[in-house]
Amino acid sequence: MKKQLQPIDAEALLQEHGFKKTPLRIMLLEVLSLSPIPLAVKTLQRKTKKVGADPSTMYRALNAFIEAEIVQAITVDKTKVLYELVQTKNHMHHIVCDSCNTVESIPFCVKNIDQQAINMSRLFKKIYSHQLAFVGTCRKCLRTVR
Amino acid sequence: MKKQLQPIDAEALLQEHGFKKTPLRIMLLEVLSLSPIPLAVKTLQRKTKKVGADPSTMYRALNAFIEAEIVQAITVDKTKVLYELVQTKNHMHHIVCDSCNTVESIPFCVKNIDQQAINMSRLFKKIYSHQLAFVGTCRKCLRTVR
DNA sequence: ATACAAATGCAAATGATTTGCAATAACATA
DNA sequence: TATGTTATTGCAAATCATTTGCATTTGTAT
Repeated sequence: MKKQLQPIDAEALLQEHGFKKTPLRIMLLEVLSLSPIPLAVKTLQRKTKKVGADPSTMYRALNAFIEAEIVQAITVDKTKVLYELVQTKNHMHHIVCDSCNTVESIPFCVKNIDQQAINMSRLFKKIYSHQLAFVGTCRKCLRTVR
Repeated sequence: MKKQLQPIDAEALLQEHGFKKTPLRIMLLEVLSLSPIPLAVKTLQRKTKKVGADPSTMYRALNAFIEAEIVQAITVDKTKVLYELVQTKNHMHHIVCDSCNTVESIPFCVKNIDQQAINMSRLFKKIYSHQLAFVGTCRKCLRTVR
Protein backbone atom coordinates (compact mmCIF):
# COMPACT_ATOMS: atom_id res chain seq x y z
CA MET A 1 0.00 0.00 0.00
CA LYS A 2 1.91 2.91 -1.36
CA LYS A 3 1.25 6.43 -0.26
CA GLN A 4 -0.83 8.33 -2.75
CA LEU A 5 0.71 11.61 -3.77
CA GLN A 6 -1.89 13.83 -5.25
CA PRO A 7 -0.17 16.52 -7.32
CA ILE A 8 -1.34 19.92 -6.23
CA ASP A 9 -2.77 22.62 -8.46
CA ALA A 10 -0.01 25.04 -7.58
CA GLU A 11 -1.38 27.94 -9.57
CA ALA A 12 -4.79 27.69 -7.99
CA LEU A 13 -3.26 27.48 -4.55
CA LEU A 14 -1.15 30.56 -5.16
CA GLN A 15 -4.17 32.44 -6.39
CA GLU A 16 -6.32 31.44 -3.42
CA HIS A 17 -3.74 32.97 -1.15
CA GLY A 18 -3.26 36.12 -3.20
CA PHE A 19 0.23 35.24 -4.33
CA LYS A 20 1.46 35.92 -7.82
CA LYS A 21 2.05 32.91 -10.01
CA THR A 22 5.77 33.14 -10.54
CA PRO A 23 7.83 30.31 -12.00
CA LEU A 24 9.69 29.66 -8.77
CA ARG A 25 6.66 29.61 -6.55
CA ILE A 26 4.74 27.37 -8.89
CA MET A 27 7.60 24.93 -9.17
CA LEU A 28 8.29 25.04 -5.47
CA LEU A 29 4.77 24.00 -4.61
CA GLU A 30 4.83 21.31 -7.25
CA VAL A 31 8.08 19.88 -5.96
CA LEU A 32 6.81 19.89 -2.40
CA SER A 33 3.53 18.30 -3.37
CA LEU A 34 5.26 15.51 -5.23
CA SER A 35 7.65 14.64 -2.45
CA PRO A 36 6.78 11.84 -0.04
CA ILE A 37 9.26 13.29 2.43
CA PRO A 38 9.95 16.80 3.82
CA LEU A 39 12.76 18.52 1.95
CA ALA A 40 15.78 20.63 2.91
CA VAL A 41 16.43 24.00 1.31
CA LYS A 42 19.39 22.54 -0.54
CA THR A 43 17.24 19.84 -2.03
CA LEU A 44 14.61 22.36 -3.00
CA GLN A 45 17.26 24.42 -4.72
CA ARG A 46 18.44 21.41 -6.64
CA LYS A 47 14.94 20.36 -7.61
CA THR A 48 13.95 23.83 -8.75
CA LYS A 49 17.20 24.72 -10.47
CA LYS A 50 15.37 24.81 -13.78
CA VAL A 51 13.90 28.16 -12.73
CA GLY A 52 17.21 29.31 -11.27
CA ALA A 53 16.17 31.35 -8.27
CA ASP A 54 18.41 33.13 -5.82
CA PRO A 55 18.59 31.62 -2.32
CA SER A 56 17.05 34.74 -0.86
CA THR A 57 14.11 34.34 -3.20
CA MET A 58 13.71 30.74 -2.14
CA TYR A 59 13.71 31.66 1.53
CA ARG A 60 11.27 34.49 0.94
CA ALA A 61 8.92 32.18 -0.88
CA LEU A 62 9.14 29.53 1.83
CA ASN A 63 8.56 32.08 4.55
CA ALA A 64 5.59 33.50 2.71
CA PHE A 65 4.14 30.01 2.40
CA ILE A 66 4.72 29.31 6.05
CA GLU A 67 3.04 32.58 6.96
CA ALA A 68 0.11 31.56 4.79
CA GLU A 69 0.11 28.10 6.37
CA ILE A 70 0.60 26.36 3.05
CA VAL A 71 3.95 25.00 4.13
CA GLN A 72 5.41 23.99 7.45
CA ALA A 73 9.00 23.73 8.55
CA ILE A 74 10.06 20.86 10.73
CA THR A 75 13.28 20.50 12.65
CA VAL A 76 14.36 17.00 13.35
CA ASP A 77 17.72 17.62 14.87
CA LYS A 78 19.71 20.56 16.10
CA THR A 79 20.42 21.92 12.67
CA LYS A 80 18.36 20.31 9.98
CA VAL A 81 15.30 22.22 8.78
CA LEU A 82 12.93 20.54 6.37
CA TYR A 83 9.89 21.88 4.57
CA GLU A 84 6.69 20.16 3.57
CA LEU A 85 3.19 21.08 2.48
CA VAL A 86 0.76 21.38 5.34
CA GLN A 87 -1.52 18.38 5.27
CA THR A 88 -4.91 19.59 6.30
CA LYS A 89 -6.50 16.20 6.08
CA ASN A 90 -4.29 14.41 8.49
CA HIS A 91 -2.00 15.52 11.13
CA MET A 92 1.48 14.24 10.38
CA HIS A 93 4.44 13.08 12.37
CA HIS A 94 7.91 12.11 11.27
CA ILE A 95 10.42 9.32 11.27
CA VAL A 96 14.06 10.07 10.63
CA CYS A 97 16.61 7.50 9.57
CA ASP A 98 19.66 7.61 11.82
CA SER A 99 21.79 6.39 8.97
CA CYS A 100 20.79 8.25 5.80
CA ASN A 101 18.70 10.99 7.47
CA THR A 102 15.72 10.44 5.25
CA VAL A 103 12.56 11.75 6.86
CA GLU A 104 9.19 10.21 6.26
CA SER A 105 5.91 11.84 7.28
CA ILE A 106 3.28 9.57 8.70
CA PRO A 107 -0.33 10.28 9.57
CA PHE A 108 -0.60 9.28 13.15
CA CYS A 109 -2.60 10.15 16.15
CA VAL A 110 -2.46 9.20 19.78
CA LYS A 111 -5.77 9.66 21.50
CA ASN A 112 -5.90 12.16 24.36
CA ILE A 113 -2.21 12.74 24.17
CA ASP A 114 -2.51 16.47 24.76
CA GLN A 115 -4.65 15.92 27.81
CA GLN A 116 -2.22 13.33 29.15
CA ALA A 117 0.58 15.85 28.78
CA ILE A 118 -1.35 18.58 30.55
CA ASN A 119 -1.93 16.21 33.41
CA MET A 120 1.80 15.68 33.83
CA SER A 121 2.66 19.34 33.55
CA ARG A 122 3.36 21.68 36.35
CA LEU A 123 3.54 24.87 34.28
CA PHE A 124 1.03 24.36 31.50
CA LYS A 125 -2.69 24.68 31.35
CA LYS A 126 -3.50 24.55 27.67
CA ILE A 127 -2.03 22.71 24.69
CA TYR A 128 -2.72 23.61 21.09
CA SER A 129 -0.63 21.15 19.16
CA HIS A 130 2.11 18.60 19.34
CA GLN A 131 4.93 17.26 17.25
CA LEU A 132 6.14 13.74 17.37
CA ALA A 133 9.31 12.50 15.74
CA PHE A 134 10.77 9.04 15.64
CA VAL A 135 14.32 8.00 15.02
CA GLY A 136 14.94 4.66 13.44
CA THR A 137 16.60 2.91 10.57
CA CYS A 138 14.92 2.73 7.22
CA ARG A 139 14.60 -0.54 5.33
CA LYS A 140 17.20 0.48 2.81
CA CYS A 141 19.83 1.25 5.45
CA LEU A 142 19.01 -1.88 7.38
CA ARG A 143 20.04 -3.77 4.27
CA THR A 144 23.29 -1.86 3.90
CA VAL A 145 26.13 -3.17 5.98
CA ARG A 146 28.19 -0.53 7.64
CA MET B 1 3.67 18.06 43.67
CA LYS B 2 6.72 20.01 42.64
CA LYS B 3 9.40 18.47 40.52
CA GLN B 4 12.38 17.39 42.57
CA LEU B 5 15.65 18.70 41.25
CA GLN B 6 18.48 16.65 42.57
CA PRO B 7 21.67 18.71 42.24
CA ILE B 8 24.27 16.72 40.40
CA ASP B 9 27.79 15.99 41.58
CA ALA B 10 29.34 17.74 38.63
CA GLU B 11 32.92 16.93 39.50
CA ALA B 12 32.22 13.25 39.87
CA LEU B 13 30.36 13.20 36.60
CA LEU B 14 33.22 14.90 34.78
CA GLN B 15 35.66 12.47 36.26
CA GLU B 16 33.58 9.45 35.31
CA HIS B 17 33.69 10.57 31.73
CA GLY B 18 37.38 11.41 31.73
CA PHE B 19 36.86 15.15 31.47
CA LYS B 20 38.96 17.65 33.33
CA LYS B 21 37.28 19.50 36.16
CA THR B 22 37.45 23.03 34.83
CA PRO B 23 35.44 25.89 36.32
CA LEU B 24 33.25 26.28 33.25
CA ARG B 25 32.42 22.63 32.87
CA ILE B 26 31.64 22.23 36.54
CA MET B 27 29.39 25.25 36.57
CA LEU B 28 27.75 24.30 33.31
CA LEU B 29 26.69 20.93 34.66
CA GLU B 30 25.52 22.48 37.88
CA VAL B 31 23.42 25.05 36.08
CA LEU B 32 21.89 22.42 33.84
CA SER B 33 21.18 20.11 36.72
CA LEU B 34 19.43 22.84 38.65
CA SER B 35 17.20 23.94 35.82
CA PRO B 36 13.69 22.54 35.56
CA ILE B 37 13.67 23.49 31.88
CA PRO B 38 16.08 23.03 28.96
CA LEU B 39 18.26 26.10 28.42
CA ALA B 40 19.46 28.08 25.42
CA VAL B 41 23.13 28.87 24.91
CA LYS B 42 22.45 32.52 25.68
CA THR B 43 20.90 31.60 28.97
CA LEU B 44 23.79 29.29 29.80
CA GLN B 45 26.20 32.10 29.06
CA ARG B 46 24.30 34.40 31.37
CA LYS B 47 24.08 31.82 34.13
CA THR B 48 27.76 30.92 33.95
CA LYS B 49 29.10 34.42 33.48
CA LYS B 50 30.81 34.19 36.84
CA VAL B 51 33.41 31.94 35.20
CA GLY B 52 33.52 34.12 32.08
CA ALA B 53 34.04 31.64 29.29
CA ASP B 54 34.33 32.37 25.61
CA PRO B 55 31.38 31.26 23.45
CA SER B 56 33.60 28.82 21.63
CA THR B 57 34.53 27.23 24.92
CA MET B 58 30.89 26.94 25.85
CA TYR B 59 30.04 25.25 22.57
CA ARG B 60 33.00 22.92 22.85
CA ALA B 61 31.93 21.90 26.33
CA LEU B 62 28.33 21.33 25.27
CA ASN B 63 29.39 19.29 22.27
CA ALA B 64 31.71 17.21 24.39
CA PHE B 65 28.86 16.54 26.81
CA ILE B 66 26.53 15.61 23.99
CA GLU B 67 29.14 13.27 22.59
CA ALA B 68 29.43 11.70 26.02
CA GLU B 69 25.64 11.54 26.29
CA ILE B 70 25.59 13.62 29.45
CA VAL B 71 23.63 16.36 27.74
CA GLN B 72 21.12 16.41 24.95
CA ALA B 73 20.13 19.20 22.61
CA ILE B 74 16.51 19.63 21.72
CA THR B 75 15.11 21.76 18.95
CA VAL B 76 11.59 22.97 19.46
CA ASP B 77 11.21 25.21 16.50
CA LYS B 78 13.10 26.00 13.36
CA THR B 79 15.86 27.88 15.12
CA LYS B 80 15.78 27.43 18.85
CA VAL B 81 18.24 24.94 20.32
CA LEU B 82 18.01 24.08 24.00
CA TYR B 83 20.23 21.93 26.16
CA GLU B 84 19.40 19.75 29.12
CA LEU B 85 20.96 16.94 31.09
CA VAL B 86 20.08 13.53 29.79
CA GLN B 87 17.62 11.96 32.20
CA THR B 88 18.42 8.33 32.41
CA LYS B 89 15.65 7.54 34.79
CA ASN B 90 12.79 8.75 32.77
CA HIS B 91 12.35 9.52 29.22
CA MET B 92 11.27 13.14 28.85
CA HIS B 93 9.18 15.10 26.46
CA HIS B 94 8.61 18.82 26.20
CA ILE B 95 5.97 21.49 26.28
CA VAL B 96 6.73 24.90 24.85
CA CYS B 97 4.78 28.02 25.67
CA ASP B 98 3.70 29.81 22.49
CA SER B 99 3.75 33.08 24.34
CA CYS B 100 6.89 33.22 26.49
CA ASN B 101 8.70 30.24 24.91
CA THR B 102 9.38 28.56 28.22
CA VAL B 103 10.00 24.87 27.76
CA GLU B 104 9.08 22.33 30.40
CA SER B 105 10.27 18.74 30.35
CA ILE B 106 7.75 16.13 31.37
CA PRO B 107 8.20 12.43 31.96
CA PHE B 108 5.70 10.87 29.69
CA CYS B 109 5.24 7.70 27.82
CA VAL B 110 2.76 6.46 25.31
CA LYS B 111 2.56 2.73 25.23
CA ASN B 112 3.55 1.00 22.00
CA ILE B 113 3.95 4.27 20.24
CA ASP B 114 7.05 3.16 18.36
CA GLN B 115 5.32 0.07 17.14
CA GLN B 116 2.29 2.08 16.08
CA ALA B 117 4.57 4.33 14.06
CA ILE B 118 6.31 1.42 12.40
CA ASN B 119 2.97 0.07 11.40
CA MET B 120 2.11 3.30 9.60
CA SER B 121 5.47 3.60 7.92
CA ARG B 122 6.30 2.66 4.40
CA LEU B 123 10.05 3.21 4.65
CA PHE B 124 10.97 2.23 8.18
CA LYS B 125 11.50 -1.06 9.84
CA LYS B 126 13.05 -0.20 13.16
CA ILE B 127 12.63 2.66 15.60
CA TYR B 128 15.06 3.43 18.37
CA SER B 129 13.62 6.49 19.99
CA HIS B 130 11.10 9.25 19.69
CA GLN B 131 10.69 12.85 20.64
CA LEU B 132 7.42 14.42 21.49
CA ALA B 133 6.87 18.13 21.88
CA PHE B 134 3.74 20.00 22.78
CA VAL B 135 2.90 23.62 22.14
CA GLY B 136 0.60 25.35 24.54
CA THR B 137 0.24 28.29 26.83
CA CYS B 138 1.68 28.22 30.30
CA ARG B 139 -0.36 29.21 33.32
CA LYS B 140 1.54 32.43 33.74
CA CYS B 141 0.88 33.57 30.19
CA LEU B 142 -2.74 32.53 30.37
CA ARG B 143 -3.10 35.02 33.21
CA THR B 144 -1.40 37.81 31.28
CA VAL B 145 -3.67 39.74 28.97
CA ARG B 146 -2.15 40.48 25.66
C1' DA C 1 58.25 18.96 40.15
C1' DT C 2 57.54 17.51 35.37
C1' DA C 3 55.25 16.20 31.31
C1' DC C 4 51.38 15.27 28.55
C1' DA C 5 46.82 15.88 26.99
C1' DA C 6 42.74 18.38 27.46
C1' DA C 7 40.66 22.77 27.68
C1' DT C 8 40.77 27.60 26.81
C1' DG C 9 40.79 32.39 24.53
C1' DC C 10 41.07 34.87 20.61
C1' DA C 11 40.43 35.87 15.94
C1' DA C 12 38.94 34.34 11.79
C1' DA C 13 36.12 31.18 8.99
C1' DT C 14 31.81 29.07 7.96
C1' DG C 15 27.17 28.47 6.68
C1' DA C 16 22.48 29.32 6.84
C1' DT C 17 19.26 32.84 6.71
C1' DT C 18 17.77 37.75 6.38
C1' DT C 19 17.62 42.45 4.67
C1' DG C 20 17.91 46.86 1.77
C1' DC C 21 17.31 48.45 -2.48
C1' DA C 22 16.69 49.07 -7.17
C1' DA C 23 14.93 46.47 -11.19
C1' DT C 24 11.45 43.37 -12.99
C1' DA C 25 7.37 40.72 -13.64
C1' DA C 26 2.51 39.65 -12.63
C1' DC C 27 -2.01 41.24 -12.21
C1' DA C 28 -6.06 44.23 -12.03
C1' DT C 29 -8.54 47.48 -14.54
C1' DA C 30 -9.28 50.88 -17.63
C1' DT D 1 -4.22 45.91 -25.37
C1' DA D 2 -1.93 49.41 -22.77
C1' DT D 3 -0.98 51.15 -18.04
C1' DG D 4 -0.34 51.62 -13.14
C1' DT D 5 0.20 49.33 -8.83
C1' DT D 6 2.30 45.98 -6.01
C1' DA D 7 4.45 41.67 -5.24
C1' DT D 8 8.46 39.35 -6.37
C1' DT D 9 13.10 39.01 -7.65
C1' DG D 10 18.39 39.36 -7.89
C1' DC D 11 22.30 40.98 -5.99
C1' DA D 12 25.28 42.38 -2.44
C1' DA D 13 25.88 43.08 2.14
C1' DA D 14 24.54 42.23 6.90
C1' DT D 15 23.42 39.00 10.67
C1' DC D 16 23.68 35.40 13.73
C1' DA D 17 24.85 31.11 15.60
C1' DT D 18 28.31 27.91 15.53
C1' DT D 19 32.90 26.02 14.35
C1' DT D 20 37.84 25.97 13.67
C1' DG D 21 43.05 26.86 13.88
C1' DC D 22 46.48 27.90 16.72
C1' DA D 23 49.18 29.31 20.44
C1' DT D 24 48.70 29.34 25.51
C1' DT D 25 47.07 27.76 29.85
C1' DT D 26 45.38 24.41 33.08
C1' DG D 27 44.36 19.92 35.14
C1' DT D 28 46.02 15.52 36.23
C1' DA D 29 48.82 11.49 36.42
C1' DT D 30 53.58 10.19 37.35
